[in-house]
Amino acid sequence: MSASSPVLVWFRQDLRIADNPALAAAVDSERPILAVYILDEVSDGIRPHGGASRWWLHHSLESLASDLRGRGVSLILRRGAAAGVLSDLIEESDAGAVYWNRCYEPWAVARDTAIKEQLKSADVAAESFNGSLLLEPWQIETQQGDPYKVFTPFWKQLREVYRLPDAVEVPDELPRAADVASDDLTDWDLLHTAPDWAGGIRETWTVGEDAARDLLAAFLDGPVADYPDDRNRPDRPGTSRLSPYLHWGEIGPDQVWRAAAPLLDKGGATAKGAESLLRELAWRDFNHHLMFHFPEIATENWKSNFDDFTWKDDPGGLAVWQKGQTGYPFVDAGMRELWHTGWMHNRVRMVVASFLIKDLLVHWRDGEAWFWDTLVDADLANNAGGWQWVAGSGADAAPFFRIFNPITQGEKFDPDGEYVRRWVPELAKLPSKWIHKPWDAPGEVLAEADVRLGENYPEPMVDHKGARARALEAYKAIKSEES
DNA sequence: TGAAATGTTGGGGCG
DNA sequence: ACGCCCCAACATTTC
Repeated sequence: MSASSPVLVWFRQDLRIADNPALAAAVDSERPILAVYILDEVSDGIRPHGGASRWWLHHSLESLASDLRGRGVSLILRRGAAAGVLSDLIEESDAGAVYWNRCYEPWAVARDTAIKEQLKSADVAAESFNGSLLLEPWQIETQQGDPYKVFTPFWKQLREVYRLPDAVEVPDELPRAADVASDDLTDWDLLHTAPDWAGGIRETWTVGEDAARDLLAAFLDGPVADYPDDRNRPDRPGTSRLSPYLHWGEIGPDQVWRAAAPLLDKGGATAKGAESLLRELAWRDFNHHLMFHFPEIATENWKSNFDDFTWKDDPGGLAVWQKGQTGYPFVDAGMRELWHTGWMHNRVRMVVASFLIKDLLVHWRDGEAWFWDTLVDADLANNAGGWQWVAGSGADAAPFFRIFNPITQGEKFDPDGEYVRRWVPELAKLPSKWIHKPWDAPGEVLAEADVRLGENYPEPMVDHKGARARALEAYKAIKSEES
């Protein structure tokens, strides 16, 4: 290739300019830069984005394109199988190199490996980088040389091995390559299928790397000190809410670590909070570590004895759960928060997942699919990891018999019922004492609060006590074949 | 990163 | 003063 042939920077789940290793390497190469995003919904094994993800992606691409434009570079949009699109782009632009940051979905690994081969045999330099994880999945292993299957030793080892890289600076002006044709973002129709697209999600989120940085700074400036407790409180703004930004790479985990690490030396609550945040960040790495080494974890029970579990085929029950009409206020609040905002507090994710799997005996895969469609932070490794954790079928998972009680979880983590009142307004006037179990409230209390069970708020769709017993009974059948 | 059932202990009422 | 029972509070076991 000639010295002036451009470098193609292939953006994927790294939709940021700051601290982006692939982009930084392109800058270092001193060649003109061609930035591209490919909407690939057709490569082998790929799972298309859900509705909420498409909404986020649309705005994230707008934001990235605008940031790049400010530095003199256009973001080229193309659609189709990545391998073919890349060869077209190389042909059209005479690019001599393609740089990208790695993804870890099984289909992405397979596709990108093949693409790397293809590029090399066409004499195009192909380089991939780590822009999404603290450590690559192959960078640490147990003393036996195996992948980690338990979080705590993984976390310990990560802290031993991880060295925070220096931040990479990106110049205000990037060397621009001659433009090639780009799709029009609006033609991709990404906004059409998003849940509640007209309102809630838009009001809840500001997409883009500037917003991510602001959110992180604001979180570390105060709330982090209360994080160890408040991260369990859906009624409080106690979490970082960084999950969608991390998934799309609008912020990278190194950037979070870089900002939080200085707090570790401060001692007291702030240090404890920062420690807790970084531990959660490491769960993200752990889930990707698992998915890289056991790609089937995204769709199959990691513990194979769960293959014989007698799940119920219950589309009606699933739909009631999806709509947040189970009659359990804490569960319904979570499901409605999800539908309205594209996000759900993690404590509540565990409770609603436990309810679907154990109270309704519906396969975790159905819940995973709903989250995939409705979460703006939908991430294959984290989503499947979370669901398998709750189901008890995953690596280092909660045991099956750990069944959440939706009433006591609500009383513990939403003691004043504020979270329920926000998302289940038909119960807003109930006193806190009854808000997590309206069916136990005296008739006059319900009347006073305008709650008519079975009319304007459902009766519980199952009796939790009985459902719990039923789940434990169903588990007995596969317990003996525990692997 | 549970919850429920079962077991233990110790104070107080009471004959 | 003693034994007995009750039951809350806490601990342990089980699912």
